[in-house]
Amino acid sequence: MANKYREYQGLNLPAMEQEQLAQWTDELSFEKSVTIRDGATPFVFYEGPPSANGMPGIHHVISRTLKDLVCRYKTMQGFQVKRKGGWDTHGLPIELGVEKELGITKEDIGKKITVEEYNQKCREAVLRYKDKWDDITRKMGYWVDLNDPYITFKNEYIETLWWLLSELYKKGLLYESVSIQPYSPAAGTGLSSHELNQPGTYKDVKDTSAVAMFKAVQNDKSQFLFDASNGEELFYMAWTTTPWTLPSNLGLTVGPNIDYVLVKTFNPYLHNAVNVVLAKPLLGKFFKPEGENGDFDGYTADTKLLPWKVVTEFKGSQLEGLQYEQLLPYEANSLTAIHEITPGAEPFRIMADSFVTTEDGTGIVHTAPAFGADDYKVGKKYNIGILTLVDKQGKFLEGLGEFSSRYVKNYKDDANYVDVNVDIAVKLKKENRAFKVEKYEHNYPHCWRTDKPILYYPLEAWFIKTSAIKERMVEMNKTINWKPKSTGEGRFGNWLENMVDWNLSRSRFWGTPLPIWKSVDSDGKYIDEKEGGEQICIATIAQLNEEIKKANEVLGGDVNKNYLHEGILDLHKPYVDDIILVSPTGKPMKRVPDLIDVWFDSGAMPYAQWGLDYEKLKAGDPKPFKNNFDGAFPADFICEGVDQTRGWFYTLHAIASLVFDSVAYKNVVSNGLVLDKNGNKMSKRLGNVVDPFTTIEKYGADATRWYLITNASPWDNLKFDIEGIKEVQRKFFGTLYNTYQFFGLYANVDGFSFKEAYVPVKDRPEIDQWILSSLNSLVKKVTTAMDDYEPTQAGRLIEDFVDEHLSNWYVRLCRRRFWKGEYEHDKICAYQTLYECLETIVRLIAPTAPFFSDTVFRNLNAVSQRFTEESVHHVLYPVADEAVINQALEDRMQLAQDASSLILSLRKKVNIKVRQPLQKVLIPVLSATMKQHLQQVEDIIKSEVNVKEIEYLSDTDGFISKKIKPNFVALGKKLGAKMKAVSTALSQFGQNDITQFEKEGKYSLLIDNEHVILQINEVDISSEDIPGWTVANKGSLTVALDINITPELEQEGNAREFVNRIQKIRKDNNFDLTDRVIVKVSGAGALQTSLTLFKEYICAEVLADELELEAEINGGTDIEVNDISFKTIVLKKEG
RNA sequence: UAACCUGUAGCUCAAUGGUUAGAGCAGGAACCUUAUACGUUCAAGGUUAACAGUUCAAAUCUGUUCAGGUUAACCA
Repeated sequence: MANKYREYQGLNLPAMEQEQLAQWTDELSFEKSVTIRDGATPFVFYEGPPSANGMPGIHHVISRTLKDLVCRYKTMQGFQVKRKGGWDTHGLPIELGVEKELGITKEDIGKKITVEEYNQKCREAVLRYKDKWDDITRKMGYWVDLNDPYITFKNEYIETLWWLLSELYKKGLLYESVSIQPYSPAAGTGLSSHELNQPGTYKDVKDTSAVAMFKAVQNDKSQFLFDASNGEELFYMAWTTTPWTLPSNLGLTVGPNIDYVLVKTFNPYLHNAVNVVLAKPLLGKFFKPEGENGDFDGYTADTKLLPWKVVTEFKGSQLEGLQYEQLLPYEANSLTAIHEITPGAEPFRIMADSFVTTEDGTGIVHTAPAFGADDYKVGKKYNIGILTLVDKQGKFLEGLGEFSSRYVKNYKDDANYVDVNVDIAVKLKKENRAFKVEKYEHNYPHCWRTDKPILYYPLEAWFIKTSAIKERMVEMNKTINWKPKSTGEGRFGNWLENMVDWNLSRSRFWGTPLPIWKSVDSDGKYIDEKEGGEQICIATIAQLNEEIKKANEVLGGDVNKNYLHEGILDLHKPYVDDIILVSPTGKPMKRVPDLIDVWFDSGAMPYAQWGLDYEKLKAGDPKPFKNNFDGAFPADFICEGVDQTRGWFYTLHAIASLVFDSVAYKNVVSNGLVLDKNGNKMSKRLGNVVDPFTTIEKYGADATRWYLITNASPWDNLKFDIEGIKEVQRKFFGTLYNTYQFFGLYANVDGFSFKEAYVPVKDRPEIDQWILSSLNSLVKKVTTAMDDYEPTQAGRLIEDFVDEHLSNWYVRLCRRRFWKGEYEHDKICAYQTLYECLETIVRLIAPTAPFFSDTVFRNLNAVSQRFTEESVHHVLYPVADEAVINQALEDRMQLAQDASSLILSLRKKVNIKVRQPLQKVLIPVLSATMKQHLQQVEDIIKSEVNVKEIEYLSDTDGFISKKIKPNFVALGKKLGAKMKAVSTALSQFGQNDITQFEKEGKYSLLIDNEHVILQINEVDISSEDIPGWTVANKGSLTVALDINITPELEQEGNAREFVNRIQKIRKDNNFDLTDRVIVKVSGAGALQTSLTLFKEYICAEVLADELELEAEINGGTDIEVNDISFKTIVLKKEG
């Protein structure tokens, strides 16, 4: 137990933090903060795993500060908050990093380097910067369990993923299907969206585009069109920039609400009369206004201006279901061929869907389901079948006449390549099937490796049928508390509404393998389920090992010979791919080549971080995870960047909903980005990345954390400016530190250790009651904000309190109480009050400023021993004492602060120093209550502004001029439209009108010949002027200052000036606070009267035993008081 | 292209639909201080991104546009 409060030479946050950090490590403070809550209600937190193959940045500090402060806060509220760390270790960035390091590309894998070696490299690379991450975690004060993190590449982790996948498989929610994906025929591989988003992949290119004419079939449904065309043949016009997709056309899509027209005109190439259908808003793209209702009879091949006329108009929905003749019929795309692929398909029909726009083209979309995701979707809905008449090399199949086997784009850099798209367009022209053919420049994606245009192509992929439980996911999302709300309702909510099945498949090497084995034929090709293929989804390592043995027994030979003894030791490629299993009917099975989306890894962390419990599994427990899982699902709280909305936030939600019909988290905070101070995104390229290590070393973690939290709401983007941290350091921590230093300085002198009995608040001076009332109000407000996950509000409230109330009002007004007088009642009250404020503040800020708060807490507690806990992070969060809150008192003090500030501003205006006492202040009072309130704080105002008396003016004195204005809130609802007239009427009120209104309590106005009765509480009356005086006002408070300086006042002022000079000398000579002195003065001249008159006062102030006026002194200091110069000597009395 | 977020003083942020749009910082001027860190006061700084609408009343609500950002990508 210390008997002195620790004092510092100056505020050095980084040094303080290092010391505190060492202490935490020694004492295992974090571990204790968890264990001391054993048996308490758990507050469940999930750590979103970062990837440790890159350096941590300042943007990681903000989300981790948020996580940390919530966890610390909840711990202080008595919850037990376990925090298991984790690492995300799979994924493309890791692969790309390794490839860069080794100078290889994906094609080299399996050639220059084995998959085994490659994956070994990845495994080594993933935790490359783990040390740096651990370091920043410690230095920023993020309390998370780093000793036992979950790691997504570990077998136990992957095994849990497998088990989850097998559950989905059992429920029929995991299925294989084609999906239309970006595909590079030149590279022979599918591309991920990430690869498609590499810079430079989208290029402006010129392609042959064609407006094709699809001939309408006449039947009952289309009769209305044929009626309009007088029975002539008519065509639906559709535009494409990829004519090679036309042979695969199976439908046309229109917008149901778009207006379409049937136009009579001529074919611009063949010059025969035609009737065409297109969207009305796009008429202008094809027809000139001058040609409307032009000369049809006189039209010849040489006529430049195409005559046209609208024959009829209708909605897109009227076209739905109409049929047309196939555009380019061949053997390969015959109805028979279509039915072979999709039995029962009904192609060549018009469909309606909202994706159609009238931005360009014709408003009728040529639909080839194989080559567009939208096409595929709408085609499936209408069951028009699917044709993939292009192979994986990018060339047409056989059976397409003159186009057979031709490349649809120049994928081989063939110098003699003839563009098949042009030939198709020419053919259409000749056959009266093209209305317009032209080169069209557009932005089209290219393969980043081969620079060749990609195409959208149907590829096999494994999906999770999230759409099956869409409604349930939407419903459960509504129970989640999102911060900010809009992310949950807007971004996430809309995402759920438009949810499509989750494409799990990834063609990679380093990741979680999909545990599905399919039977293969003698060539090693997978057998489709329709052709009697079998498949199995493995759930656990044990099951796999059993199946390995079984396959060996059934199939014999060398099958799985390397895995028979110890079973499988690593669940990654290439080992899993070695393994051959056996189907129920005795056929060999091979694993499908896919890895799964890394987002599944992290989305499964609530379960996989613990791993499977084999006993529970055997017992058939629906949640067979290790015991730590119990009570740790779902999470109470998670927090990550807003970029995780469709990432981790989604996958957590999806897996929990699918497998357990539960939410995965109850509260989620999504924080915004950290931008540089100019609002640009931080990137290595721009060199504007802020290194969190230097920032923390230089300014301290607490200042950084406090800045990040209080500067802007966490979900707003933050423009990071180091100046902001400096300001926080100076203003907030500086002020708090000074308050502590001030307290320590005097408490050490007086030996205050809180050993006296707690003085009941009601027995303390009013100013103590006031600061304690404010303190408790603060506790209440801060708790509300923290409970609402609004740390920014909480922080700002605390800042205001520390700065405005505690430091600049309470301490300033009370300074004397700490250094004057004996150690008795009033002084003890002051110490107890200030101590309580400091102690409460450090507990309030502990979640956000963990270092500084703990240091100060320990310094205080070392002397007082008020808490048995050794750290502020182990004590409970303050709870407001309602009995101490006195709103009226707080209001009064506000009045005193306002009045003082007004009076000081008047002093400034007339240039009279505060040290010069003045006689009187005039304050007009509008009611007895107002007068009473002011009287209660009169002494404070008087001493603060150095004025002898306050005179209250009531309206009976006839001194005040009053103003009246409507109380808009109260009157607005009552009056509505008459508001303006009433406002005008009130502004014209004279003093007599106001007096009458006040006397009667109501007033009748004639507005638009109607009587309107106003009540006195529906208007605001204020005094803004005292005729003949200089006044200042704020709200309803007005003050006037008597600026007459009488000789007496002047002498007192001189005395105070003199005291000030002596104090400065004391300070310059480094005298102790308690040193007694003797003061000698010579040549005081005109000041002599003052010094004699106020001798007692001066001596008391400067702790002088003697004040001697001498004719002549040797040496001494030259000083000046109000233009009078003289000499003085201040001597310390020894002993 | 869409969904979502943001736009207020030179900068960072406030302002339950209610009438002089406020703080802090920076820059200018002065004052105060036995906490030497600050603080107080004054002056200056605004078409609340733009336009339209709703309303007695709009920074706030509704549209449209512009700019910045995030995410996702279907361009026929």
